[in-house]
Amino acid sequence: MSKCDDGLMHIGKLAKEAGTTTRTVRYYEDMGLIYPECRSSGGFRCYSHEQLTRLRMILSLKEMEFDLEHIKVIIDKREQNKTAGELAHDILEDLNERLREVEEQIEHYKHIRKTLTQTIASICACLPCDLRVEERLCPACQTLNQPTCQSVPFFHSTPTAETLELKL
Amino acid sequence: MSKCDDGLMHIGKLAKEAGTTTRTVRYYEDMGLIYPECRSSGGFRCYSHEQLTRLRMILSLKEMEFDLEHIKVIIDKREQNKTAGELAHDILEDLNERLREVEEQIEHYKHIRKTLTQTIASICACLPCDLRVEERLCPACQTLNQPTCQSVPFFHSTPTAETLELKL
DNA sequence: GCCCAACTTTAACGTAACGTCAAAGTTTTT
DNA sequence: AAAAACTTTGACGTTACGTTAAAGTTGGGC
Repeated sequence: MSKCDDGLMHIGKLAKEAGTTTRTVRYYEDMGLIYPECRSSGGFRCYSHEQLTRLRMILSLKEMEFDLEHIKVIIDKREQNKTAGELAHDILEDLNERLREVEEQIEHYKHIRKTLTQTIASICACLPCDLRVEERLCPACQTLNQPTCQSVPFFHSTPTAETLELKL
Repeated sequence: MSKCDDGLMHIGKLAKEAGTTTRTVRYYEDMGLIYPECRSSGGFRCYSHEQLTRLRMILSLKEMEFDLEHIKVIIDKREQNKTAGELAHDILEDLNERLREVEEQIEHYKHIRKTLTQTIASICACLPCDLRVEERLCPACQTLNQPTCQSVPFFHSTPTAETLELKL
């Protein structure tokens, strides 16, 4: 008969129910995000269903990729004795800000994708080239002024106009 | 008259020319990515223009968000005494793999964006609610079975079907 | 009551790519 | 020669845990 019979559970069950690990739960405790309802006589953490819900909230916010410090701020807002409407207003600010950040991320990766596809196209033009890389210069490319070998930073040491363009 | 008169430069200038910091250059040296041509009598690192180009290559790859270990592998391929065509073939594999990863990132953030907009819409419905959050249950929402207060994990402790849906 | 498997405890190191001091030495400028 | 500016190595801090490790606790069967 341990303390955990009256609806309480140990950390392993809590973690499994929430779909995470015991390490994560303990780390969140260190960060001040969640605490056990009590400890067993032997020192085991005991959690109620309320803690489970709280943990699920935290994990929901983590899926939106808020950092833990921000998550702490957000869930602490629930304790601020406000009406649901006021609370909703507060939290909407956080969510809208995060939405903007996520949209920036999408644009960021689209930019990288563009750079990558351009680079890939450039390098494809080098596939039929038989020159040794040590020779450092690819006369054909130079003469034709085409986006071939020397446009690719991995082949030649001297930066060209095209090389620099890749960084824009 | 220091050693760096014959076209060599110290770490500060190298970093500035490449648009990065001295700390980064030293870190890259620790990681085996770049080494100075020589040291001054007093121990200062001296770099040639070739090193600058190499650093720029590294930074180009970093803009595509390759990790440093992968960058090391890629730039080391240049020393492998191959033809430009063979080298191009090798590097295209890395770039295409990275392209796939970046596209996954884009989808990942689009998914988060969707979750966020859904959550925002839910919470907006709570704006006119005057109930105190402590009361934990919002009878109106429950009765109407609408995606209002109790669908939002930040308001009520009991997870509902809608709450769980947010995680899908 | 005893034993064993399964679980939990705290502690501590490792991760990636640098930022940020700190204290001491070097180079360059005045 | 002094001062300003730069560089050196070293080491701790960052984020969100994963991964041992050594020792203690619980729960169930006998």
